[in-house]
Amino acid sequence: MDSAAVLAWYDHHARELPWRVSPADRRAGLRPDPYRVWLSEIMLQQTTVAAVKAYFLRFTALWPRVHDLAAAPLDSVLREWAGLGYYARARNLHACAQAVVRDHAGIFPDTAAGLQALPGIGAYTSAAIAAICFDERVAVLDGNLDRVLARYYALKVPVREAKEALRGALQLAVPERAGDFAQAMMDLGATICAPRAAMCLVCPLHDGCEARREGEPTRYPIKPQKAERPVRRGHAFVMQDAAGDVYLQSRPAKGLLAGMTEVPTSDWGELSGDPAFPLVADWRHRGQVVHVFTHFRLELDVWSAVVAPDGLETGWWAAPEALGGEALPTLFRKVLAAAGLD
DNA sequence: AAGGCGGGGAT
DNA sequence: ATCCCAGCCTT
Repeated sequence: MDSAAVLAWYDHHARELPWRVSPADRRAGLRPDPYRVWLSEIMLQQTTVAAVKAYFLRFTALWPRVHDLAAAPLDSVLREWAGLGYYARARNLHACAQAVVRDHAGIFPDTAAGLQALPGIGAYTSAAIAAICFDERVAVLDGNLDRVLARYYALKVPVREAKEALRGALQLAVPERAGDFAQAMMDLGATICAPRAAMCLVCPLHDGCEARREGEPTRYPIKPQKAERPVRRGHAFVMQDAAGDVYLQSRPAKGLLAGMTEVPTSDWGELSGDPAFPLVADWRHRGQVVHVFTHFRLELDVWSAVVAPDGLETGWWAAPEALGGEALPTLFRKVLAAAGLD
């Protein structure tokens, strides 16, 4: 693989991103801040650049250094993470910051192996940080690279079955500018070798690409069978007291939306059944909310009522104007919106 | 090795 | 409606 061609392309077409040091600045000796690179990489796990930008700017404004993030309450981190999804990342982010401060004097490890021992940092993220920050010559293999390499080699099996073979092939191509190469390959996958379109005419890997030679590059990567998404149904209960404050509670510490804020709901099952209201009140049906998770589709009927707050003691009451500061996942923001709030 | 785990942008 | 994103962790 012609890594020199990839780097030459990157020198002219690198995306400008808030956490990135441009190839020109990098050549001039400027080094990325491992804290900012780490934070961006965690946020970017299974998440698009467009979705991450605002969160990254907010986090770095609130917590400019790892020490600041480590000292923050977990609740604050979850609140700021709300809406970004995959909330285990936020818990691991906080735990990782504390581990770096506690066990590494606030300095991130400078090798992929050292980084991968930290919470929330796996094979991809450890390699990415080590390459980008320290130019460790390690293969950085993410979803973009899966696609680029599957096409380059016209891989006839799903990527998951050939992951280590791809890693080995990529490892042989990693040049001295390991960080720029990693970012170049990801930019290539994001802008040239995109999922539904391959702009082969302007691709620096044009010459060696087997899928291009075959003539139908978007045939790759070969996808495994997709499991169909089941539907779950239930009811959500939005309760306000006489002052208009809304009843909220915390979700369990493990599982879906762990530790995030919610309004009470029924169990979610194949059938919703009749609503079992938590209190006697004049309940009004406020419509239905549909929310799609990775592994199921959820349909919640939304009910609202003004209630006397007796017997509700596990949660708390929040003023409608204060809902923006709660750790509410998007699902429950939809529920509140259906009830005329948020 | 397989499945749980969010949400949104692009098509 | 479908795909898939700078994946990790648990079982």
